[in-house]
Parts: sequence; C-alpha cells; structure tokens
Amino acid sequence: MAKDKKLVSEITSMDEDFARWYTDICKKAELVEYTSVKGCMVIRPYGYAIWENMQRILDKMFKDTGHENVCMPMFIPESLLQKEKDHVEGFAPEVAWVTHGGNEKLEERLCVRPTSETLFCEHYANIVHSYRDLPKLYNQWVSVVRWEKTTRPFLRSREFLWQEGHTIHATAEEAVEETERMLNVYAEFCEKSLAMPVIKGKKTESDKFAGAVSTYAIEALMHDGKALQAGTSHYFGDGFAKAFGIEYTDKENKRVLPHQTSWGVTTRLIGAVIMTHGDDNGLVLPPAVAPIQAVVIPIAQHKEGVLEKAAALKERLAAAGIRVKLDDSDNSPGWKFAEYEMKGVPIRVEIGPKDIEQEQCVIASRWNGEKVVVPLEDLESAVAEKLEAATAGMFAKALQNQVSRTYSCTTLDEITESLEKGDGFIKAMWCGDEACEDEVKEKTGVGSRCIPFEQEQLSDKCVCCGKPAKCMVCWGKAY
RNA sequence: CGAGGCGUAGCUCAGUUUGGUAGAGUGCUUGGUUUGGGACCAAGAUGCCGCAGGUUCGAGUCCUGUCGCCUCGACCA
Repeated sequence: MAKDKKLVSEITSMDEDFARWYTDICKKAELVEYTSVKGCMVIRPYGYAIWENMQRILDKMFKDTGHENVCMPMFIPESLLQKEKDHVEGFAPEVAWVTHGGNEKLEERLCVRPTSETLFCEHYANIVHSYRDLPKLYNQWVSVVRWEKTTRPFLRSREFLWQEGHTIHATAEEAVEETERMLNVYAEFCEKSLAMPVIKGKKTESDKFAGAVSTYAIEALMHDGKALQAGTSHYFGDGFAKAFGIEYTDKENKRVLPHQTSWGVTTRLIGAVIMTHGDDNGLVLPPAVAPIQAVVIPIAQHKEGVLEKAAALKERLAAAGIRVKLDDSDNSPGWKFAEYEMKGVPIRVEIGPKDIEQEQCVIASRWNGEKVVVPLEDLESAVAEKLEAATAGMFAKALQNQVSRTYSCTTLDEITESLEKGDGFIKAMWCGDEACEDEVKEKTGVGSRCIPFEQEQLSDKCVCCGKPAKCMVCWGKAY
C-alpha cells in the first residue's frame, strides 16, 4: 500500500476533515452531482442503485408485515395542512408553496408535501366507516420537500426520497404495537442489511414529531462520533383522527376514534452507510445493498485466454446470484483496484496468467483489505463466504467504534471530560425536566438523542440537577 | 437565516495585489509500448474566467448587484 500516492490524494483523509471527506466520497464514488437548484441533487445511477436495493429489501419487509403501497398527491391545500395545530406549527417554517397555476393565481395556495399525514387522514376519513375497515396498513415511496437552510448530500436536502408508512387501527394497543413493530423492522434492516448497529429508543417530549403522542427512533453513531437519526416511528393516538374527523362504528354500534401511526426512512440511510463504513480509500458498501457485489479484474488482459477466463468467472458468479461486473476496460489493473475501492465494491476477484496456469484466482475483501488465493473450482462458495464475512465483519467493526465511543457519565463535568477524547454517545441519567435537557445541551454541547429501550441504572440522580432520575438518556452531537 | 470562504478547461487549481493576446496539472481523443496497486511516449481537441450592469482605449483582474457551492452557528429526516 506504500506506493499509493495518488490513491490518497483523490479524497481528503477522514481524520483531517471528516466533512470534506464525506462530500469527496459522494462526488468521487459517483453517487451524486450538484444541480442549479440549491439543496437538490442528482442521485446518479450508482447512488440510485444503492437506494433501489434498500427499497427492495425494505419493501419486502413491509409487505411481509401486511402493508400495501399507495400513492398520494404531492400537493396539500393550505386548509388541509392546518387542521392539526401542532403538526402545522412544526412544518410551516419549512414548506414550499405553490401559488400559481400557469398564469393564474390559485384561490388557495398548495404546499408541496413535507410529509403526508394530512393527506392520509383526509383519505382515511373517506374510506374508514366500520371496525371492519380497520386496520389500514399503507405505505408510499415518494419524495418530499422541506425548505432546509443548510444542505448536504443525502443527510439534508430540500427534496429527498423516502418511504412513509401510515396506518390506522381500531385500538390504541394495536397502534402502539405497530409503532414498535416498524421500529424493529428498521433496526433489523440497519443491522442485518446495512451492518450498522443502532440504538432503539423513545424521543423526549421536546424532540418528538409534530402532532405525535410519542416518537421512537433508531440512532446510529457515525465514524466521527456524531449521531445520526436513521429512522423514526410515531404513535399518534387519536389526535389526528379528532382533527380530521375520522370516526368508525364499532361492534357495539358506537361512533369511536381510531388510532394512527406513521414511520419513515429516507435516502439519508445512504449517508449513514457512507459515514459508518467508509475509509480513506473511499466507500465501503455492505453486500446487501452494494450495486456491484464483486468485480472481476483481469490482469495482463491482452495475453491470450485471460479475458475469456475472466468472462467465464463473471458468468459463474452471476449464475450463483451474485451481482458481478467484469471490468475489461483499457485502464491499468492498479487503476481498477483503486476505482472499485473508491466505489466500495465488497469483493474483488483478480485473474491473471499466473492464476490461470495454477487454476486459481485472488479474492480481495474491501472492508478489511484481506487478499486470499482460492482454487477456481471453489469460486462461488469462496465469494459467497467472503460476502457474508464482510457483513459480519463490518457490523463488528462499527459496533466496536460505537462501544469505544460510548461513555457513561454521572456529572456534567464527566460528560465534558469524556467528549475531550472525541465525540460519541453519552449515557447519563435524567429527571425528565426539559430545562435540564436544555442545560446539558448548553453546557456540554450534546443533545438528547433518545431514551434507550435498554435502560441501565447508572445512578439515581439526574446528571444535571441532581434530583431523582426518571430514566437513562443517550446524548450526542447530531447530524 | 447569521458569520466566513470559494466560483477560471470535465476535475484540481494558478493568474486578481500592480487592468494589456487565456495558463498548468490531471482527465478526454488518436496511435504505439505497457499491464499482480491509480503505467509511459508522441500528437491533438477542449473556455461567455458563475451571471448582469458599471468604470476604462482596453476587465479574469477594479466597482455595484445577483446566483451558486463549501464550512461554522441557529433550525431540521
């Protein structure tokens, strides 16, 4: 690796400037391109393919848990948006408005959906009449618009792709269960498919979704020690139903209010993958979502038989169900090595004259740089095994980073001291008072991320005021 | 939205102080030699100097405005 002068100069080192490293990867791995519209990016084929893989896996998980896909309008009349007070207050500052149709001013302006609770509620009011109509378990894959002031590729943009699940249930118990079920689906997806450990928990009152009774979230820790909210699941109680006049007749012939939920993940997950697994050579993709899982690189491809052999290996891997690419371009092998490392391709298969002679090939793993020689007859099983090992290894590595950057603290001074070692998660007790939450943020710089489901009794006093503690909170600096 | 930085070839940037023919590296095209960690030689193509006004005989350079990108804050998936 000593001779890779150029390799490193392509992207900023992550230790030197993590933010620039991040944007370098987004551009150099050909995930995004900027546009003339501020805060709106082109997701290029390689980046979009990652999203498509995420969609495919998640969509199956949604279907397997009984959900159906629908598609709502992208516009919301102002009057509809305003029906739920907390909701409109939360979103009004960041919605984009359509005021004209052609040359004519609209009677009522329309907002471009920042989220679709209001549209789903209007729809549910139309179609839910009896307990027999419940539950409705809907989801949609669309984009939404929020007029963000500061933008970054995948992490914060004015338009972003997401899925939003919206469900409506006869009872509160059912709705709460749904909220938890979907949070678990997200956590399982992040850990198994993205090899990214997450902390499941409940948001504090000040941090919950506009209009929700309670908000649950999964929080992940990035390589630089900052926290990223990777997915949310909200329980609405009957608040939206009341505001939108959704009622149904129950078995006793009484008019009652149903209970609702919503949950979503976005293209931000791509940002999470970049910042969880990436290194100074570029992106490192978990096999489950990698557009190319293995790349075959012929060595001395002008020599007789090499290209044919490389093509044969590609065909074998494709037949084994592996997303594989053969790069037979004129670029040098070294160039190709660096290129696919930049793009985070999990496995590289090298095949050259020496290998052909000895009926073997070289398999290199992106996540740990390991290179092994395997007999050609074992190709499929060896690649499959390395892909599986990559997922497990990447998860363990990310978990190790999270654990080593998680500090348990009982005083504000301890928090400050811990953060001097580097950003990370802080576990500390809290009395439940918002004033303390604010004070911790002001004095130490970390905000409440969530109240983890897995509680620990670190002390019986609030880290801030010293009064009796209600729960342990996970704190951190957020993206 | 506040503070700062930056817009010149596809990309990274020099040239702006002191106004005077538009530059380099890399990439791209063609040909040849190479090929186990971003190869080498030769020849070539590529610019509304972000955009709009102004000053000037003359503006990439000075002035005014504007748009965009990045960083840090506040706000947020």
